[in-house]
Amino acid sequence: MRYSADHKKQTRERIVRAAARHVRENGGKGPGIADLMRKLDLTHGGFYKHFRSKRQLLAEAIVRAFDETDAWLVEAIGEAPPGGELKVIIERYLSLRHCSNAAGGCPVAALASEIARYPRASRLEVDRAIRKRIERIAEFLPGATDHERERNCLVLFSGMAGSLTLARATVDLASRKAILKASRDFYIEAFCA
Amino acid sequence: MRYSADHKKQTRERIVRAAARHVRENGGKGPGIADLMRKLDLTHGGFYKHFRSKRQLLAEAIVRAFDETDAWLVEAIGEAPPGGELKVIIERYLSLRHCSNAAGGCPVAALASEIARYPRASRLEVDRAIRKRIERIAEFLPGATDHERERNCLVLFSGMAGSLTLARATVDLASRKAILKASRDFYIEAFCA
DNA sequence: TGTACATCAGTGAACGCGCGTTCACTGATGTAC
DNA sequence: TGTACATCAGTGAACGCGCGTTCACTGATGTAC
Repeated sequence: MRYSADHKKQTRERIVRAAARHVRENGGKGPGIADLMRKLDLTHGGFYKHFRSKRQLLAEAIVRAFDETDAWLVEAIGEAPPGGELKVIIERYLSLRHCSNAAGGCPVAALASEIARYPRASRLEVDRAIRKRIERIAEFLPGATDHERERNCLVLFSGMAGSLTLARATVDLASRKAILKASRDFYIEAFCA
Repeated sequence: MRYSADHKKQTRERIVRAAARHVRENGGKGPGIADLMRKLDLTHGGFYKHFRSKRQLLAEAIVRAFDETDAWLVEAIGEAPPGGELKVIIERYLSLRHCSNAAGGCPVAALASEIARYPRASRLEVDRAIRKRIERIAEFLPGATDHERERNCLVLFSGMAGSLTLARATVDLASRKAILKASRDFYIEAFCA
């Protein structure tokens, strides 16, 4: 059947969003195309009317995941009292909520060790996405120069991603909470003092 | 043909070692069995004379990876001047050498985000391996009580794993070095002061 | 206004490939007699 | 000591399944006349 003018765009959008969630939840090479399309009440054949390959979808999904997470962090900044932005960011990033919500959370924490094995082109895009995040958030970090603030921001985010990932790998809920709390306390002490 | 008494044990050992390297280098579900056996000058059929399933091999490979890495860290401790153990550990963990050698390096950094998606049994073993590392190394961390030193140790190792992973994801060598150096400086300042 | 044709998102069968697993077989060495 | 048989690590063909991709087809709506 024929569809309305922006129907196709909407379908494509639904596919990217679903893939961005799935890859963060399940990692690896992303969702199977048949499964993904079935969940959207479509059939697998139609996929190629929207994307050249599964690889292309995956690349777009990861960029989308960064955008979503950055927006979520910027939202936290907006809700923070002046001067308290970084504390709010750390608390949100290292929250149990974020820990339990890999599908909607930070792609660095969800995919870090796998990104290192992506093809060069994807890694370049990830590099760019990370730089964008740093540029948005570094201003709230301590440091005498831009360069120093950016370095601190990198250390903070890579460290938080590591802690969040380890918390997710942990089986026991109490241990998971303990890791999150210990890291929150440490990074707040180190960067918000 | 018939083989000598411990020939079988040696073959099994070679398989586990090769798998432990491969999974850290390439992640995912581990090496293909045919590929793995071919590299050891064997054929894939013989694999099942040593392991019930690929899954069993993977579990053993990861435990092996932890053991190797712990030994490597303990070695660093042995080479350190008294009181300088932690600094040496941080420098070794966040070295460019470790960064470039995922296959022989820490499985937490190499596999972190994937471990969270392993079956429960594997995650329990990883939990145990991490606890073992903490017990070995926490004594060199600052802190008034055992509990405090262990918490600091968790924060340090999860943070370092995150930084190492991010460095590996980065395409540009200079950026990679910059991340490593910034993290080394930060953790040494934070924990060795 | 009505009719014939073009369009194109979506359908679902089919193909090809990788890969984990199974299985009947091999053949050098150890053991029983 | 020599001979027949048992053992079992390793071999390689075959099977089954998942999954990415292709392709001929559908059918409702838009357009040309």
